[in-house]
Amino acid sequence: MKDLDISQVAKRTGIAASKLRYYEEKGLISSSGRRGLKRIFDPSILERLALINLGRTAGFSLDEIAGMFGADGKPEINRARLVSKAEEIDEMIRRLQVLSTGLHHAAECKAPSHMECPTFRRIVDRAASGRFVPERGLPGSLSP
Amino acid sequence: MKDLDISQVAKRTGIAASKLRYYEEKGLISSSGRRGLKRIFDPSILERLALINLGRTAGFSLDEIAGMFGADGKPEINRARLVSKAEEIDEMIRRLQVLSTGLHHAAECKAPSHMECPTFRRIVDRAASGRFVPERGLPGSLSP
DNA sequence: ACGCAAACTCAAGTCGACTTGAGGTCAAGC
DNA sequence: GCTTGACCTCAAGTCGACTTGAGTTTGCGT
Repeated sequence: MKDLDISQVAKRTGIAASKLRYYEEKGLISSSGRRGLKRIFDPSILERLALINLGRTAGFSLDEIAGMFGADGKPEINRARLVSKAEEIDEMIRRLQVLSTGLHHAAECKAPSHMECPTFRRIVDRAASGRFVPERGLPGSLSP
Repeated sequence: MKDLDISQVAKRTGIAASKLRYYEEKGLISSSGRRGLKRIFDPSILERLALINLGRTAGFSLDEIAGMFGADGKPEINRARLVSKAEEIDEMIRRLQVLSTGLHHAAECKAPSHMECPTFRRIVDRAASGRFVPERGLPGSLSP
């Protein structure tokens, strides 16, 4: 496979070139070199970007993502850290399942207001319980 | 149950008072009245806020959330819209499950670099496939 | 009755994540 | 060998989601 220039990467991933430069500046990705001024990328960048997108979808900040996959191959990643990230994600999955159930129900339920529907309330209560401690980088700070 | 003042709501939900005022201004919540200048809230605000937090966790913008639960009880919610939201969430759950699996594996795998591990690559490929169409309000625009 | 911690308002500031714009450079096709 | 348009850099701008600060008002505990 051949190296890619920034516009190829942009085309194949749907990520704007400006965003790719920004990610590089932030240390999330790196170009494998330059042809003159122009960045050239190894095709493996595509997987990396898929991973980054995945992480963003999961609500991680760019800094956190950079931390998960040690910027370049070199440092051993902290295994415990990865596991705890995975557990955060599992928790989020649980919450999202509740939300999905809630929305599906809301779409079907005939109660005049959703909050008047006992089923919906039960769902929300379940969601609300287990005190809400938001993930890193997500909003909803649990202040003093 | 008694009405709550803003500090009670803040205490019970962990949401800063400033954020509650901001949410009110944005139409996500409303106070049931005032005692003098001070807002008073119906206890049902707690469920509402739980729902809002849930929606935020799922990556929805405040405007979208406001749209999901018609600001006040009045308008019939568009059922189809709810279902499509639910489906977006289901899709996100699927992606998160992949991410979780990937992280768990990465924590255990002994390959020098994660990308050199075939299992991890397979996981990432699965994640990357099914072209990436980001959710509303989430980053990663799929431009021309 | 009164004093003050707590609320209020409104403008401005911050932060993350990008985008946009101005001005410069150069690889590649004609 | 000369355009020319894709890339480049770097500074500044934008947007959503809040927070902070300054100045004002007031419910309520003693």
